[in-house]
This record gives sequence, C-alpha cells and structure tokens, in this order.
Amino acid sequence: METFRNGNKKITILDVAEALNVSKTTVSRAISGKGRISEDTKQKVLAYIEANDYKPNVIAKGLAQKKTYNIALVIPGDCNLVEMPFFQNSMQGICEEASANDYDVMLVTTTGSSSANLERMIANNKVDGVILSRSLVKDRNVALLKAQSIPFVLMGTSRDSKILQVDNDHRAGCGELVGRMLGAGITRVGLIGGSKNYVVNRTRRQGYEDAFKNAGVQLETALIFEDCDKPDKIEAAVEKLIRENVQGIVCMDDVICSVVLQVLAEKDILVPQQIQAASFYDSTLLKNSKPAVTSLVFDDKALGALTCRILLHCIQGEEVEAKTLLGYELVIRESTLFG
Amino acid sequence: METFRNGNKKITILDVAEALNVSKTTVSRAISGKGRISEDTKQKVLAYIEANDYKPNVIAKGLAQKKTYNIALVIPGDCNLVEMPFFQNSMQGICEEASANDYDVMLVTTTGSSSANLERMIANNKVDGVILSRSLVKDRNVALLKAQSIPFVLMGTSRDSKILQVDNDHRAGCGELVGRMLGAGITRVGLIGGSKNYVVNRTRRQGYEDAFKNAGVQLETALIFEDCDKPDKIEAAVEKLIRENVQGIVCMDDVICSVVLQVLAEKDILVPQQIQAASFYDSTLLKNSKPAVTSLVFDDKALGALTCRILLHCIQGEEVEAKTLLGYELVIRESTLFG
DNA sequence: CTGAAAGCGCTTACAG
DNA sequence: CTGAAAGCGCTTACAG
Repeated sequence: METFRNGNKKITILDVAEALNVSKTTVSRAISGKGRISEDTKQKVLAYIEANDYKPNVIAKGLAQKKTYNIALVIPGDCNLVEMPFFQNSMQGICEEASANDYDVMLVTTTGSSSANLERMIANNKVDGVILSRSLVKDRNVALLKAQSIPFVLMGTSRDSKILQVDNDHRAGCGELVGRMLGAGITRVGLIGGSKNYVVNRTRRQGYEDAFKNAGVQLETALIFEDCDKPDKIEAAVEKLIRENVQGIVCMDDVICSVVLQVLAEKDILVPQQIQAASFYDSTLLKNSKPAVTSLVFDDKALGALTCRILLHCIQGEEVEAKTLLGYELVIRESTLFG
Repeated sequence: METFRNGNKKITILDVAEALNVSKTTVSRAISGKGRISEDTKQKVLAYIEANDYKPNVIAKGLAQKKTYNIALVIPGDCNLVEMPFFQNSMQGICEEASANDYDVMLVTTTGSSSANLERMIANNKVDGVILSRSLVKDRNVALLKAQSIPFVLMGTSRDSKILQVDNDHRAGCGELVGRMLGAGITRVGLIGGSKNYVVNRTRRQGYEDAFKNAGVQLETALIFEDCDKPDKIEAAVEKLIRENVQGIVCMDDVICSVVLQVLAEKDILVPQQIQAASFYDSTLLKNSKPAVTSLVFDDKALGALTCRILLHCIQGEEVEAKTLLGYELVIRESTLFG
C-alpha cells in the first residue's frame, strides 16, 4: 500500500548525495553555484540530477534561507468591468516574469478597504514582497506594508514619492492626444472621466491640463466631467458638452466612450465631422464601433512583467528606480481628424 | 545596525517556550490542539501568544508536515472579455474561502496549451492541490495533474466522470429559459453561442436541446449557431435566423446579445414584439440595454468558494461529491414576453 | 500531562 | 575543493 501511494515520491538532496558518494553540501553547491566546487563533481551532480529528475524542495530551501520565493499580488476584489482587462493582462505579465525567475505569485483580493488578507499573508511569512495594483487614492495596504518594512512596489501611480512605482504613462499619453487635437485647431475639447477615487483617473486629467498649458490655450473647467461612473452621469455630461459646443471629446475609458457615441448618434451628431472622439483603453468595443475610435493603447502585460522584475530586484537588495514610466501608443482611427 | 534591521523580528516557538518555561512541544500542542495538554498550560500559552502577537511560521510547519497550505488556481492567460467577470468573481470566492481556512492561493496563468508553469509549481512542491477553472474541451492540465496524483478539482464541467467538478448549472438554466419560451408558444427559437472549444458552451447547448425534448417540440439544427466568436459571424447568424422566421433568440453571452440587439435594431425589428431575446451572463450591458434583456444569472463568487471548499476537503482526505451543481436565477426583463 | 530528540529538506559558516 | 555539523522553525512518535 505504502509503496503505491508513494509511487512518485520525490527524491531528496540526500538521495542524490548518497548515490554519488558525496555530501549534501557538495550537491547543494553544485546546484546553487555558490562556494568552491570542482567542475568535474559539479557536472557529475548536475548530470545525475538531470537524469533522475531531481527538483530541490523550494520550501525547505526557503526555510533555510529565510526566503519564500513567493510574491503577493494584491488586486481589488470588486473592480469594475472596465478595469478587468488591465488586471488580467498585467497579471499574466507578472506571473510569467515571476515564473522565469523561479518565483511564484500568491493572490490576495482585497474587499472594500480591509487589508486583513494581506496582513494574514505577511504575518504568515508567506511572501518576500508584494505588488500593489492600481490603487485608490486612499490605500491602507500601503500603510500596512510600510509598517512591516516589507519590499513592495505599486503597479500604478502615487503622489507618495517614497513608494516604488511603475506605471504606464497615462499623463503623457493623454497629453499627446489632447495636444494633437489642440494642434489641429480643435480647441474646445471636453473630458469625461471615471471615479476620482482612482489615482489613474487623476493622472489622466493632469495630461489633459498639460496639453492646454503647452498649447497656450485657456483651460475651461466647465468642459471637464469627472466621477462619471454611471451611464446617466455620462449622458448628462455629453449633453452639457454639446451645449458648450465642443469640437472634441476625450473619454477615459471604452465604456464611457461607447455611451458617448451612443448619445451622439441618438442626437444625429456626426463623428468626427461635428464632434471628434477619442478614448483610453483600446478594446474591441472601440475597434469595432462605428466609427472606429482613436485611442491610447498601453501594454499592460509588459507593465506587469516590469513591475515584477523591479520587485524582484528590490527583494534581492539591488538599487531600483523609484519611479518608472512605460510608454503608450496612440492609434488613430476614424473618430478623429488630426494627422 | 543589525538591531535596526530586525526591528520587528518575528518571535518563534522557542521564544515563547522559554518565556513560559515549557518545551516547544507543549507550545506546539497548545496551538494545534493535538495531543494531551492540561487546560491550564494551554490557556497560559495561548494567552502569551495572543499578548505577544506570535504567529507560527507556516513554512516551517508545512515542512514538518509535508504540507504547504497553498492551493494553485489555474486560469487561462488569454481569456476573452466576456469571461473576465467569471474569473474575477470566482477568484474572489476562492481567495476568501482559502483565507478562512488558512490557506493561500497561488496564481498560475497558462498560455496557449502549455502547462509548463503548473508543472513547475507542482515540481517545486509549492501546493497541496489545484483548482482548474473552466476548461477547454482538450485540457492538458488534467492529464498532468492525474499523472502526479495531486488533488484537484475542476471549476467547470467535464465529461470525464473521474475528475472532481463543481459548476453552475448552465444546462438546467438554459433548459428552463428555453422551456419557458416553448411553453409560451414560441417554438421557433434560435441559439447563438461562442466557441465550441469551451465545454461550457457545449453544456449550454445541451440545455437548449433538453428543453425541446421535454416540450415535445422538434429541434431544428438550422436554428443553432455555434462558434460565433466574432461580430461578423454573429451578424450572419442573426440574419439567417431572421430569414428562418424565428420568434426568439437565446444568446450564450452578453456580448453576443448586444450584437444581436444591434442588428435587430438596424433592421427595425422590434424586441420583444417581433423577436424575443434572452441571454446568459447578466451584466450591465444587458441590464442597461434597450430593451433590458432577460437573462440567466449565476453566482460566480459562490461557485469559487464552494470549489475551494471541496478541494480543501479533498486535500484533507475527506469524501467529497464527484460532481456538484450550483443553481441559477432567471431574471425576466422586457426583452421577453413569457410569465 | 510533559519533554528530549529526531526529523522535514535544505543552506552555510567553519574546518580541513 | 569537500564534508560534518548546526541551523531554519516547526511537528511528532516515543518515553516517562
């Protein structure tokens, strides 16, 4: 019975040591590459390991080294539809990068403002570091992490310059998009954005403001609508913008944009002839809509991978950039009329 | 220096043993509740632990017990927009349930058909069991898991009765939905579904067929359109269904449904007066569309939690149901005309 | 009821 | 270049 249940019992470092008539120390050294060891014995050990499919027990290794080879990824349990692709894609980038470095990622979903789950995981010594993803303006996870002095990096933006952060450059992206409109003589351009609780939405607005400053065009706050997280708020915003005679509307996400297009269509306002439209969050929604929408595209997967890499460096005690910004791409489609 | 860096150094079982003048064994027993121990000393230990905020090192505990207190969650790295809410919500259910049982969940994203990442995690002994989520018809993860004889449960459906599975009852849900239409005299009802590579889409079709069988109505395969994973395929399907004079259309997801509504609107076909429509995947898309769409709603979070619970039971060697089905809710809105 | 000791599978000074 | 030994922080027969 026993034999059956242990059919594929894992072989340990001791097994290979005995088989090769060397010490565990030697085997360990051959694997880690640390410490002096002759090339000969090293190859011998490596060959045996390869042949017998030996895999070191990472848990035991971790115990001895006081490491876990795990990182935690904290994502909001209650994110909205619009943000799911961001989390999905960045998640994949993180997992792949971690895997490539023999790390694994533990998932922590935070509900509401409670950081109990993260706390538990840290108290249990289960991770070497953590990735916080796209945070709210008021984030209690940050406070927790700081108090525990555990390495962490924010995949997103924060005004707190003390926390490591890497993000896509929403500000520059939005700046260029709006700047192009202004440059094309479209000076009355409205902005419709989601919840101001999200730092990312505030960052986008900054890009909008930058563009006006750079173009020397007077900003009109009456053309800015934030916290439009429900269809009716978006519709109201569009109607006001129409009354303001805007020539262009920039939307902070694809859902907002599709509502905008719908409202404009209902009112028989032509896009782009009468009002131009552009958006963040390239998606099938925007690609397939009529007209196809000019939009900013970010590489979320690359963002995840980079964030993970930076955290890993940080865990290994290396110096890392305090803030890293990744680029963007502006895909121009039928909904706009600039170059 | 040292002292600063170890400012919040974790206290170990030895520390509490010495502080209390008992053995590590005793402390361990007080915590685990295993083995004989006097109520007095137990309380003494527990009190000290509480007061000094001692947390056992789960890694060390795991090493000694040959357990990890981790489970892996495998999700497709490349799922489409429509499925994201499913993964997000079930993920949350899983994490919460795991947390409540002092387990943590490791994330594995599989790209394409490669199960390399899962393999690595298992080889590294990092998990006690794994949850496979909504699988493809041909799933190589299953084969891998079986070969390793590691506990796993599928959050979804499979024809392989040997694998533990828990799913929402898409079949019964679809059966009831279509059955209601048939019962209301709407006998020409079309079905438009996504990729047949997904088991869940096949399951839904079964429900559709069940309804016809139960109602004694002859099924017409000409009214069934599968693999409609692109807008143009959906449009083509709708046009054919119109020519077939259908009275109702059932869509397998909200994106399909929104395309269907769009096509019908373009052709000035009234919903529900001329053609009724219903869908799976309740979402804001369906709730806010005009008309609001009758749809099947499933509790993905509960599904995740239950799946996790079953896996945990399985890991603990308890008997579990081979297959568990969770209910559904049919939300009737303006797009249909039955009771 | 309690404890000393061995063990989980590794790593790493230390000595040779 | 190699190994014996101690240690990471727990658990668990075994003995008392």
